[in-house]
Amino acid sequence: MSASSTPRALARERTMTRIVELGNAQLRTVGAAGLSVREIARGLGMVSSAIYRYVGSRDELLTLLIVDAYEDLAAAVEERLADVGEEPRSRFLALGGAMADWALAAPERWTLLYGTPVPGYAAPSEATNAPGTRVTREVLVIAADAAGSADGRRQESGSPTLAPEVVALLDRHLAEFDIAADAVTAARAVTAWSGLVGVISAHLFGQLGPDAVALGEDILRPQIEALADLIAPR
Amino acid sequence: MSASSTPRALARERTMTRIVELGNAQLRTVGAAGLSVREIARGLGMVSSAIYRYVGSRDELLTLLIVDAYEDLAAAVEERLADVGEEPRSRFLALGGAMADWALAAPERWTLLYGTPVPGYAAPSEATNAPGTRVTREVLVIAADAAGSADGRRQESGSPTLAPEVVALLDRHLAEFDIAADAVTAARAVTAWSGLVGVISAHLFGQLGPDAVALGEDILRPQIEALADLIAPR
DNA sequence: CGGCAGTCAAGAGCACTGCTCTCGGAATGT
DNA sequence: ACATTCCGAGAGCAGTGCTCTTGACTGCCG
Repeated sequence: MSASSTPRALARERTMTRIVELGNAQLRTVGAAGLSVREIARGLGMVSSAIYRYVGSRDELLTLLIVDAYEDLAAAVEERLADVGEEPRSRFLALGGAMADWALAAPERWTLLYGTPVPGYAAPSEATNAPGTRVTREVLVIAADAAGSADGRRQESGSPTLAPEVVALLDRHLAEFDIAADAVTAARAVTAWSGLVGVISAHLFGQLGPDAVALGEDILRPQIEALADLIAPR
Repeated sequence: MSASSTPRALARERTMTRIVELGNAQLRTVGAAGLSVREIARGLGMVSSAIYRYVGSRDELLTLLIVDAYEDLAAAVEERLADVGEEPRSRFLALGGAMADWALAAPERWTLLYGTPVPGYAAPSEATNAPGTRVTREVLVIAADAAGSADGRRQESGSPTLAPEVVALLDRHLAEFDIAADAVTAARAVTAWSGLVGVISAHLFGQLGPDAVALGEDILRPQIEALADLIAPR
């Protein structure tokens, strides 16, 4: 990528990763809205204005951390998926489990990705789209596999009627991801993915009550299994 | 509630509701993290310090707005449910539709409830629990109804095994809500509810891509139907 | 009716934020 | 060796949440 690597560029690279580290640490302690570029400058031992040589703005720092988190999450999921067989259902369970584990280990980073978008800030899609869709793509692949290997029983069981624009949108994304599947399958995959995010977020944000949080993933696993029924019934 | 209603208390009440109005307006324009008590003071035509006679702190303002939003949402859902019959599936669809409509109409308020918890702030559960669980309760009731009226086909189809502590927790909540249902049904209800929140949030936060947002509720409806399959298959 | 307590708004001020501008010194490429 | 580019420091602006003090106004009780 950056091949030149003059000492200056190297030093820059180092402080950039240092900034991401400090940012993640800050995320852990004060959360996204509490992010302070001044505080990061202090952590680097420089004065507040100097940090702007590196990040430019608070939003830019946010983007940095978001991309970093997306990539970390996607890597965790893909690593887990590499260790599991081809059976669609178990792949979905593995994916869901990996997401849940990652989220529980780094709640604030999860929050950064799937929580409230920081107000007044829109992640530049050109930077975040690619890493952000890696997991979604996996879900679509799994759903397509499951639909392909299934006898027709699910199709009959009740496909909701999709509006034509929705079909068009889903088909467009399928083509973009280079996945062969019908729109109904894709729609269920999207639901399974959104549901996964919802279930994990609800747990993480404590919306199921404080005692549910204590149970940890015991309460998450059966929910992930239920969502798996949407695309890959046992 | 407040029966005395001396002119002084009345004036106070009025400015309190005025504060909530201004807060919601501010939510609409700048979002939760952009909430400024000074700005509200300006809206009231008073100086920044005077507002603290009424709200005490930024967190207190937040709590005020959260409770207000919870109650508004629950009212909207219950109103919609009053117009629909007893059939569980259609009740779930109505509930989901009402939530989606409410969320689309007031995205920032939805965000306040189901988005990232504002960092450094934990909603005092004694104030938010009651209004916050009204919708959840409805979902549990619907699921219990559906399970009661179903022939056993769903039970066989695949109940995930629940950890004993999870069963205990669910039973406790069922008792608290005064609902007769088994833990497996309750678990599916929780999944349906979390999934609902996830699907709506994903759409609202634009995590399905910008073009999906444009489609509005056309893309939400089939997903809500898919989630309905979890507790009340057609 | 008079005075006293409670209530409220105002003003000044503290510590913090993001961000900009300018200025010197140091490393870099020619 | 020179010019350019880069980087850190410092000062400063406008905004934030929040506190403390001061002065005015209200309602109640003797």
